[in-house]
Amino acid sequence: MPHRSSAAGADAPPTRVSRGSISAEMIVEGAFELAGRDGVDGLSMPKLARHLSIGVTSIYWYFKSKDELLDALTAEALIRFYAQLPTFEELPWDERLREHFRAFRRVFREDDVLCDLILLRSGHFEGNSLAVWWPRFESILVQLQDAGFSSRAAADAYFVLSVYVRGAVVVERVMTPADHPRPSTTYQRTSRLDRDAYPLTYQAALEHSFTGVADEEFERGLDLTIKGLRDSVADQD
Amino acid sequence: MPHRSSAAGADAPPTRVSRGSISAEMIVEGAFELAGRDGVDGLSMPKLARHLSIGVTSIYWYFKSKDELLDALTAEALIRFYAQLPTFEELPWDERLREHFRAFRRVFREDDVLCDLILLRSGHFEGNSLAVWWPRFESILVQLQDAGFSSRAAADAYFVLSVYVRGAVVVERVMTPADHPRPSTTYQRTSRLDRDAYPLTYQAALEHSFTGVADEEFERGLDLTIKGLRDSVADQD
DNA sequence: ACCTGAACACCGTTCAAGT
DNA sequence: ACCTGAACACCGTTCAAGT
Repeated sequence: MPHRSSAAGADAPPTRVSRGSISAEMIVEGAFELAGRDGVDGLSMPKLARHLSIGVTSIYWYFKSKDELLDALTAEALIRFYAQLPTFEELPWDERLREHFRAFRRVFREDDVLCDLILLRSGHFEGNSLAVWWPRFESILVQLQDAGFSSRAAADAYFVLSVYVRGAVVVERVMTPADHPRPSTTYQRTSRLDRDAYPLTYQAALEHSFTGVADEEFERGLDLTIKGLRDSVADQD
Repeated sequence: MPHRSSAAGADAPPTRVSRGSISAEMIVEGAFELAGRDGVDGLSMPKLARHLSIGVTSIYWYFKSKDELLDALTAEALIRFYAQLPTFEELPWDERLREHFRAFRRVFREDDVLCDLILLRSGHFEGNSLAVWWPRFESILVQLQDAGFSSRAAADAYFVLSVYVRGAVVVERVMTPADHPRPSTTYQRTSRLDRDAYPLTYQAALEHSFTGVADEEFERGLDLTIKGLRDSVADQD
């Protein structure tokens, strides 16, 4: 039976955190720690409060809702993402795009929290979050236009690759849940596949991952798209 | 004050649904109705039970968990998806791929429930779910190999486009939440963008959607990739 | 076999305080 | 101003029944 707060006696004064000892940054940091352990989906307000040894409701003084906290996490995730992404400024435009988007994929594959926050969470990016992206984008646009791309073609080039890579990352993330290892190979998928009715599909199942986003397939897709860009700029001359 | 179950008197005999009147199909159908109204995220077991006028726990006789129910919904979603997707068998391979993936995107854009279940939900597809996809895939592979693609190049061709289109759909779905209309145009994004520091980015913001997945951008990305495929098969001859 | 309510541990959020 | 527990409406799931 729980004792009432009005009960007499001074047993176990509930430890109360001192006045200025909580901050938005501290909550965000704790949330990243927790999300790293339990996943973004496993993040809850009570668990976060326990992790930080503060009252659950204290969080609500700094963030009006869980959604607003996740907005702050996403903004921070973008910063951490671009901090891990080299610039490749010394490379020619085609190699630079390849390395840029290779690294883009690698960072997201290595950090599910960044992936879930930036690529999978619904909702616009808040305010200035994308500002960390602008210098990268600008620098690549400059180089592409120097290489002969029109203003529109340069942005198009960036976006085709960006959408392709985001697709590859998301498909892999969604198709390979936590309990499975990374492979995403054919597994026993072929077992139920009717070999006689679908011989080419059967053959493809032996050679491919069936998702199109294993390393070699990703590389070939990247190659094909960049080659297309190379040809398109050559045509224009 | 709630009355105890042991209270005397036969007031309001709790209507109990008759013996064989529930089925897995009926639950799945009700779940689609509810998800259509409240979104996949808004689907809950109590709400579903209320919608079907049955007890919450009755659902658990047909599906061991909510996750298992969602697996069944996803399998059904794949069937409904391919039922809406024309085959385009009469077209030459390049036009067929374009129309196939245009329709692919259109169907997902028109039905958020299918999009959320098939493209965004984590976890492998269960058992034979992908069987509805095999004949489409097989038929396209046949045509591509007839057109001169190798076994691997044919599957690669399908997968690059597939990953690109899934990327485009997911990015749009994730960037444009329910309360916003469809546009995904520049909005006031440019307002905070420093025009002097990032002139090309500023220019791109005026011309592009900033996500790379608006209609015209998607079409140009599709064109570029298909042109790359056309060239790659021409090179091989 | 099929269907059910009560109960449990959890969640996000609000409120009315305490300091 | 900052921090808090109690309380509320909700959720997924289990259990011990009823028919």
